[in-house]
Amino acid sequence: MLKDFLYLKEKNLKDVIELLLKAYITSFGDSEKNLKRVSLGKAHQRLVVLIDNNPGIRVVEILNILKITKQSLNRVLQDLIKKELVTQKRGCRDGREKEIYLSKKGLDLAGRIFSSQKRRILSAFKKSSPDEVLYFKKVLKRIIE
Amino acid sequence: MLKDFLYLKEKNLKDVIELLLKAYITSFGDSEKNLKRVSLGKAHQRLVVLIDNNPGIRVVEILNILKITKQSLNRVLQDLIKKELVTQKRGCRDGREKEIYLSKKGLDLAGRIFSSQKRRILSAFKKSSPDEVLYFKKVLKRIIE
DNA sequence: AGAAGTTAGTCAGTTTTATTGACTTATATT
DNA sequence: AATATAAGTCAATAAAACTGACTAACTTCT
Repeated sequence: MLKDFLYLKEKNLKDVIELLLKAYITSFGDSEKNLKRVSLGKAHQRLVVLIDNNPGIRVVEILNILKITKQSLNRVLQDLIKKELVTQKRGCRDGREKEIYLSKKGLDLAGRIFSSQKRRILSAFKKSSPDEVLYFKKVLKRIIE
Repeated sequence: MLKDFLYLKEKNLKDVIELLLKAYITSFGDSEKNLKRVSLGKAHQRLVVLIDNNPGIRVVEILNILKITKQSLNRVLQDLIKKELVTQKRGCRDGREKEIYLSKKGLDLAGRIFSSQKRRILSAFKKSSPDEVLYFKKVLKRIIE
């Protein structure tokens, strides 16, 4: 049936582009007040998500994910280090690498920064079945690759 | 069963935050080259998505979605108008309003700008069942509200 | 051991994107 | 007539990202 393939149609793809944009803006916008309270911006927020979720992450990995330059990252990372939110450890496998972690203080801050964003997602999930959430994550991962 | 509620747990919520970030960055990053070719940036891209998908959209609506100021929007919108990618029409219901549309030229450009992004999403959908795509959109919409 | 490659960091200058605050114009509502 | 709303504008500033050039430490390849 042709109807079964409507979800592959142009209009549906465009809709999804708009949905991804809106989901990003609304969910990441939730943290604004909590960020300003500690003089941090959206660039810091994106970085904190990654370090929080991937303890020991390296600079190259961050650059590949955020698709920014080393210089841009360094400015933001130094802000976090100055505020003692982040610690670094020499890589054990490769001495050139530095493993980046959130400090105790950084973990606390992350909890506060992302509380409203997590509340928003939790509320959406509570309205959804476990299967819906599972499929949601599956497709999202396939979009990233 | 406790296991059934794992998807509401802290770790899962954090994962989703990271997935939303990655999905936004990777999918919207696809257009970079095509944007540079016409001297436009990411701010223009976000605006074009909205106008393309919501012909006749008004300024206030855009401001609420993109969560930027009137002044920021105006600079970007004027760029599109100067390049004759966008046309405006006086609102019929309310004379103060202006309805914003993509011109023929703007529609063409949108097609080119978003081709790789659509290809990425299409490829993800082809690996998914109609149900998976349906649930994906459902949950995404619930996150936005 | 030496050359080449990788990872991280830095300096300087520039561009893009978004902000604040003040103010105008046109139209609609009460 | 007074008030509110939608859009637009001027000026100054801040935030976020970029280009290009370069250093330092360490690893891998030959």
